[in-house]
Amino acid sequence: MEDGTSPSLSYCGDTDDGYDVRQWDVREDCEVRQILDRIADKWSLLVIALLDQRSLRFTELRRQVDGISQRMLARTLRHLERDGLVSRTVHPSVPPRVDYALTPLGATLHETIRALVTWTETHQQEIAAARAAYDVRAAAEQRQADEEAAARTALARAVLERGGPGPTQDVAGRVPR
Amino acid sequence: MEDGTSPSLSYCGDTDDGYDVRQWDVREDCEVRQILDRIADKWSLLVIALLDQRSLRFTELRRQVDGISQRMLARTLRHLERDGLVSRTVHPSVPPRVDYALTPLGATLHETIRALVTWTETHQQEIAAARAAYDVRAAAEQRQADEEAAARTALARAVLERGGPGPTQDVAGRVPR
DNA sequence: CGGTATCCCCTAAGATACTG
DNA sequence: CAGTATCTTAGGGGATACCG
Repeated sequence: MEDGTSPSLSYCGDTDDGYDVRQWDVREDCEVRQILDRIADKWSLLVIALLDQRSLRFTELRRQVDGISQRMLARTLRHLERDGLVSRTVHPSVPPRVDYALTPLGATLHETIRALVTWTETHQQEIAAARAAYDVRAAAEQRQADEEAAARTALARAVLERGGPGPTQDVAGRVPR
Repeated sequence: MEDGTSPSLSYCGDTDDGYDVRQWDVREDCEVRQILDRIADKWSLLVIALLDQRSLRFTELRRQVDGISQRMLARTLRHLERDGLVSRTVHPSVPPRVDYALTPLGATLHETIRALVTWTETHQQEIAAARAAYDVRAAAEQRQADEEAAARTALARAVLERGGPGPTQDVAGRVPR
């Protein structure tokens, strides 16, 4: 076993019905964080989405996920299996055949995840716009900072070379605040 | 800018209405993956949850998140701001004061995330049970494997010491297939 | 075919120190 | 107070090799 959740921490108790961030914060050590880590890792989501269509063999998954290493596929499947999201069926034949399928639990999770995907699709334009705007602002601020730095440098040089400060005006021609 | 999404890849085009995993797989390079990485990273979720209650200053967040480093909080907030999920307001006072708040977009995301949290809360018992069952099975298989290994070792030693194989029966007393 | 074991690299994130 | 800059380390993940 490579990791595996110390049993003493696995249950934190659900205190009440309300939605309290402090509780949430505490629960982070609990389950929410773990499930989130599971579905958010590089491959799990893809595997779940694939298996929601039909059950697949190891090699089929390997081919369809494209880019995943044997090691990571095995790890991902072990994790999903341990959490009860995916079932593993070994057919005792030659060559060996192992089928992976989404459990009912896994299916409900996938359902929930789809809400998130839908949200993303709905708002991707807004996000793209926000990013573009941010990047423009950031670039502008960067230019600004560069100019001021250049001005300071130039002023410092002037002071050193001429043994004293020049007129109260920086290189960019603006008056300092 | 430390990283930041090469512009040429940011839009993949939404081809049709159907839900196709292959498309999804492709879209991974697009937006879904990025948003998922954003909301799934170690701190973003907590910050969003906190800000959904009320706007907070940098240090307030730092205190409430508990465990986050100054560096990571700053990074997390920059990311969320860039994606248009959180707004940053600088009050030009001494000492400086900066307020962070959830944007309307961020609020809708938080709404969606809550579905996931609810799912987790609803199914955490099932997950815990699945893990326990898995661990029991794994432990049993491990014991089994260890026993067989010990048996093989013992048999090998017996062969070496006595110059030939013993009776057709292994140490565990079972007949080989 | 369906894995596990091993090595190794690279980056994300923590600690620390400094700045406007 | 609200950050950025720099250094360092743990572990996620790829490549490879081998087992049942």
